[in-house]
Amino acid sequence: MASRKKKAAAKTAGGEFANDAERSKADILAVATEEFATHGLSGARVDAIAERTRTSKRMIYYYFKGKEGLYRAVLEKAYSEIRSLDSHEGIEDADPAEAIRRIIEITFDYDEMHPFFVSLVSVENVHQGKNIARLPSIKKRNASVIRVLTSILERGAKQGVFRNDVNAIDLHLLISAFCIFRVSNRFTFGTIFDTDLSDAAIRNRHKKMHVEAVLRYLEPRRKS
Amino acid sequence: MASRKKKAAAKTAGGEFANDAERSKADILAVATEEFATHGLSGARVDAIAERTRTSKRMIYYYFKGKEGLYRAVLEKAYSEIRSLDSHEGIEDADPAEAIRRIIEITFDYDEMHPFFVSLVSVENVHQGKNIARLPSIKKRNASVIRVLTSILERGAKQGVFRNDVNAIDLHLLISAFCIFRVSNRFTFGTIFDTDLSDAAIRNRHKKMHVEAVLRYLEPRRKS
Amino acid sequence: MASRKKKAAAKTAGGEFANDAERSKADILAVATEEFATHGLSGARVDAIAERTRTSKRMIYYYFKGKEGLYRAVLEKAYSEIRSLDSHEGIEDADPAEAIRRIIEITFDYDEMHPFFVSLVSVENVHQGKNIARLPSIKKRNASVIRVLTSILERGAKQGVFRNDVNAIDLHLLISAFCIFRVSNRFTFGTIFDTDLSDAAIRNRHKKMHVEAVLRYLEPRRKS
Amino acid sequence: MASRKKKAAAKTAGGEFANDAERSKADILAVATEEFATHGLSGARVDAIAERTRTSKRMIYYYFKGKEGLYRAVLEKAYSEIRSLDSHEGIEDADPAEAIRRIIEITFDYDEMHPFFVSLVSVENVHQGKNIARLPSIKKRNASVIRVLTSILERGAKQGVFRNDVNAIDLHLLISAFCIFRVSNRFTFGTIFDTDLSDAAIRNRHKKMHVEAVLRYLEPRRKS
DNA sequence: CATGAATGAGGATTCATTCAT
DNA sequence: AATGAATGAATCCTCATTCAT
Repeated sequence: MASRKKKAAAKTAGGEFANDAERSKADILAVATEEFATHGLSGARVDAIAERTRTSKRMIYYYFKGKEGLYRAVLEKAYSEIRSLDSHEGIEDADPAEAIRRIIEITFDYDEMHPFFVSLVSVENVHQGKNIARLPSIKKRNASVIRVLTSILERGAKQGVFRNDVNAIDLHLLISAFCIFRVSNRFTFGTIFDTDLSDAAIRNRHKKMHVEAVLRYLEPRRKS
Repeated sequence: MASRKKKAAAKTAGGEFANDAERSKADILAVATEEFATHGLSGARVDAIAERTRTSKRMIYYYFKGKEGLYRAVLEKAYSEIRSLDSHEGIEDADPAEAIRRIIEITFDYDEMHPFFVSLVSVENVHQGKNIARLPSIKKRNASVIRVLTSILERGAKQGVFRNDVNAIDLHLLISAFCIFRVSNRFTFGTIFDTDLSDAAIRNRHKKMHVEAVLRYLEPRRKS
Repeated sequence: MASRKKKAAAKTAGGEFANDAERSKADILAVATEEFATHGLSGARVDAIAERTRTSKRMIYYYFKGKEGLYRAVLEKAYSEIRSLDSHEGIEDADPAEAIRRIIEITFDYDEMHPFFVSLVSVENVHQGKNIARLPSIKKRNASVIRVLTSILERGAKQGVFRNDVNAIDLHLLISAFCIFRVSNRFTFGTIFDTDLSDAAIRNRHKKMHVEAVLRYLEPRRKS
Repeated sequence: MASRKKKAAAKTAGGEFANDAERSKADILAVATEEFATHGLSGARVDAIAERTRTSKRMIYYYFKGKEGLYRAVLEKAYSEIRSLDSHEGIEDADPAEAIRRIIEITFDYDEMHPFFVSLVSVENVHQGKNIARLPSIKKRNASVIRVLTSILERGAKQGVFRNDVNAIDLHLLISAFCIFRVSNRFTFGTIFDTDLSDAAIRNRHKKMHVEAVLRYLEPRRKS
């Protein structure tokens, strides 16, 4: 009668944890995300992660095989949590320019609010993207952005409000680069130029600048 | 003539090394740059660096005190090697739009050709810019970009070819973000979107896109 | 009854070790005591200690954090093993002079039989007692000697067999100094004066001399 | 004409340095004495000694062959500086008890004022006196104390003021032990018993106690 | 006599991982 | 599914000493 407590606490209802195992895994992943994001892959310490977890170090090995496995799981989870644009209904139906504006703002805000995710992407790039290459699930997920952008670009071009020589992937790059860079490089940029990129006024000014630059870029080519 | 002080004689006119101390230091720094760029701060191995060097591991400690000291020296050197825009004479005198175009292209090409520098900046950001904060020399060096941009922006506004509400630091961010991101995140971006950002055709297309986006952004605000 | 907590079960009644952890720690401490006593703090080699142990070098760090931690543990254990005078029952009840004689002899014999402890104290003093200052447990333990001496001195004074102007701490110093010095400085003294302080005859002669000096010192002041 | 300065500064007059070499050696020895006394033999750093010296590290090797050679030189110098009792004229002629009192006080004061010497002796004993054994000069020097004590003891016994069963070396031990211990163990003793042995009042009380204990010990044996 | 650069050998410490229970 | 003890293999770092000039 005493050894029933844990199991009894399992939940299945609202998308919560189906059982304790899932809860433990999620706990470990949350801590590990922060650890890898702030110390890098080699800099993260398995001991440090275990200590801040409700479970033990042994569990990390049990669930994730090892440090690398944990890192990959963290990476996968981070990418999987990006709210797909699909979920922002109505974007595709909106006026093309407005749709692009909303996509930029969603991207900008998401990166701003998920610095650990942004850091993790930096970490993975320092390691030449070797781990992400082993996670096929990630590719699929990102296909949707391209699909949405392609459709908007086509509609805009047809309506004559967008130029017709823009590639969706290039556009995504143009959008992402600024949004991610502002977060990923906030420390060096902030230090060198004595500025605080997390300041709300600056953030809004930058968001507006970025939207304007992208939208102007998409305008049809003008004569002369 | 022949008995100059050692320090003064360390480098000959042509930038070559007259003595072994400077040569060894430079050798170590070159190898360490690559090591830190590709493995991160914790992932880099002092042994690995030493092995690829003409000198021994002991020398690394002799010259740089330790791994962190070496990392900071690498960081400092990487930043100090950025060819200052000052050296590209004529930029400030050129037509404002042309001047900006050239600055973007110089930046784009520089980052493209110095992936280790770009990686190093990522590494430093993963570590919250704590090391760069200890290198005051770096701040000064970057001030010149802002000075140049400010002067061009002012001239463009006066001539009526640029809008007059643009901040030089913001503009630098807009320019840098894309140039650096393309290099720093080439691995994850390339993997996810099945594209090779180092491909020459793609590179040129992106460069053109970026120049266009920035220049259009700088155009004076139009009615409606 | 059978399911006691581990820590509680660590030692059996007879002072033997029920589990390996305690056994390993004790093993390491024993070897380290000798190493620190004969080579000093800096001269002691962690490797050397590990080699003479049933466990590995890694375990030293596991249990004691590092060389300094081990040294402090050694110091603490060494001081904690001094057989408290409390355990020599009957001393306080004995005739004052006899009580003092017994205390001197116990001290003399203890130091004589624990040269590593004596050396350790020397080592700690060379390091300005910085480590012992961090071990509050040690102070308490030594308070009992002073308590016992105080009580004997008072009784002796009341009975008129001792002078009444002697401070217990001073007396303890007078007693200890000789006992410890004979052991701690046996090498230089032995070399310089061509004598072997460990020789039984000499030892007994010295013990007798010391007892006599102290007891005579304690005699009431005589006229003229 | 420029390289003459140093040599010109050599002195021969008042027992000072005959030349620069002697000056350098003395400089090194002074620094090394402190370093070895406060850090022990292994804990002392050749670099640290060199840094605090007017000369360079290379000179230490030039003059003393190495760290061990320097340590031995320090040891030898420390012992050689003990002002021989011979120099305190009149002691041997004085009343025996008074002579002993003066010898105790001279010893007590000397140790009190030379804590580095006392520390060095501790260091040497931690190392089993292996180095002092190689310095024959030291033995001779200390023979004089024994000679003086022997003569005083004999005179005292003949006069009937001293017992006649006391060995000079034993007496020297009895005297030295207290004087040296008070200094060598001042850190641990001070910490454990919350007392400051360098306090002037305490120092005088201890000196008086010690003199009294020794003199009473020397008194002729009394009947019953 | 004097100096800064150089270094082999060794020493302390840390890490991811596994084992016994 | 869970835990604390244990560990081999690196990894960073330091030291006394020597060499070239």
